[in-house]
Amino acid sequence: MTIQTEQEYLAAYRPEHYPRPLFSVDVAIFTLHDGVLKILLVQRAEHPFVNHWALPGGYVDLSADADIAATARRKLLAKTGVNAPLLEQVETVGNATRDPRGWSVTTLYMALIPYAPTTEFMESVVDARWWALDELENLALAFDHRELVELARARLKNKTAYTVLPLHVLQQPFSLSQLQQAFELLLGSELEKKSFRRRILNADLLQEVGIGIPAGGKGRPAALYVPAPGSEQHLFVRVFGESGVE
Amino acid sequence: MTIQTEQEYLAAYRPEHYPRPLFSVDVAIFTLHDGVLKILLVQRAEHPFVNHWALPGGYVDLSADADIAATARRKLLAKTGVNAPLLEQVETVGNATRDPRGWSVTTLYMALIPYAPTTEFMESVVDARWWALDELENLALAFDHRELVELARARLKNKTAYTVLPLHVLQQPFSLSQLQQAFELLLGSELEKKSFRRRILNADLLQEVGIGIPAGGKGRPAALYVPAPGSEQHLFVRVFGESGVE
DNA sequence: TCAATAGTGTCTGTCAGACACTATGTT
DNA sequence: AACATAGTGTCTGACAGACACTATTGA
Repeated sequence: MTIQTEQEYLAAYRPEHYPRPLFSVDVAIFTLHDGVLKILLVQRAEHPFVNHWALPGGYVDLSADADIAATARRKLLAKTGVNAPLLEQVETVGNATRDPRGWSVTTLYMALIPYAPTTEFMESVVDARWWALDELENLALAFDHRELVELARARLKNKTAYTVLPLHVLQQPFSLSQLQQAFELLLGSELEKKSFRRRILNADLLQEVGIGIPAGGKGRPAALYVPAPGSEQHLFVRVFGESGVE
Repeated sequence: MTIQTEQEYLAAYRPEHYPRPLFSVDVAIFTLHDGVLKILLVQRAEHPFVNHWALPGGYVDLSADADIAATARRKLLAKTGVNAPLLEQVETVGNATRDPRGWSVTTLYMALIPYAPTTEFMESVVDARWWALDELENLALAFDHRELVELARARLKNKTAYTVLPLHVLQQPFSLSQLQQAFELLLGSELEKKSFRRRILNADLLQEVGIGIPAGGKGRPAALYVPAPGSEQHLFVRVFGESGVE
């Protein structure tokens, strides 16, 4: 072969000549409901793993998706109707055995959404439903999705210890108690009330928007808050709970 | 089409029928030398971006690599001769524009190795060399590798604030001053001596193995250490330096 | 008045920052 | 002795944990 310019090389390039892995994007969508952490799974209609429950996900649409985050957003929108949630890349898993069709790579994203806005929409999506994480124990998930769920769950827990991730699972406005409950559920352990309030309030992350009793609540009305602009990327220099980040 | 079993489906499956992105693995290999942080780049021999400097990386060998970490390890071994270093997945970047050949995805790994053991080996690798990170400013890197380098650099910095990552760039045994210098170079800022020593020693991460003057050193001989078993995954509950983790 | 929830006062312990100090080697 | 580097003593401030306490609502 003679020396080529890059243009000549590209003109002659035939991607299909090179064997390469399957590539997909999967999304672990979490929410809080009835006091438990839930994840959205879809029931597969096709081989492989027909009828098994799986994370929403699929292949990149080469003509429609600008990047892999767009693929993840598209999958999320299709299943939940939610458009601009917290969406974050977790990890990429690729090996020869995870998909019976051959060498396969998936990039796992995790999304957090408040429960209610999606509920009505969800009714019509017959092949999708929320599962409490505990319910998954006896459920056979497709592919290696059980491990993917665990990866996302672990990330969620870790980041809850030093960020304000849990803000994203709440409907606004919310009380500090509701926020604390969200932290506790994502963290999987209880927090001391005073410490929690001190930490959040001192960090100047919230805007008070009034006082009220959140739907169905009892007792003294609480101050209600919305996140202050830019607060979502706040990082604490000290970690919540004893220790044990990833 | 009639209803199939999964076996029939798999037998009839032709992966090449589905358009999908290119997939590669790239590795940002860091070390410390002459008091600066360096990264290993290779000069491309082929299109696209011939002669440009790039991160070591390439395609998955579907028959030889068990998973994507194996691909990363293989690339690292080929360029440095180092076998079992710290190797950690950083992030996956995929979009329509990063590779002129089309939609392309790469999973970025980062590796840390001590300088010396690789030096002799490196002499013979004519297409690879260490670059101080500052030198990269005026260098045109292939693809989006400049951004990938920045991603890896940022991860390195963040994790240095709450782990003992810098252990992996030192030859053993090392003094606390050397360890502190490693932390400072990866962190990009200076640390207070007493705080540093207290933090490291109280965490019980090191085994003292004697006293000596590290090669070429002056002044009072220092206690020398090696990492205690399992110390590598230690996590501090409080972050180093003012704040500013990712 | 009681149950239920919101919110506070305050002590303690841990640990990073600052910085002045002492210790031990070489030339 | 002068230097260079290793290593310490000790005060301070930030902040999480613990826990008892007070406040405000509805039934």
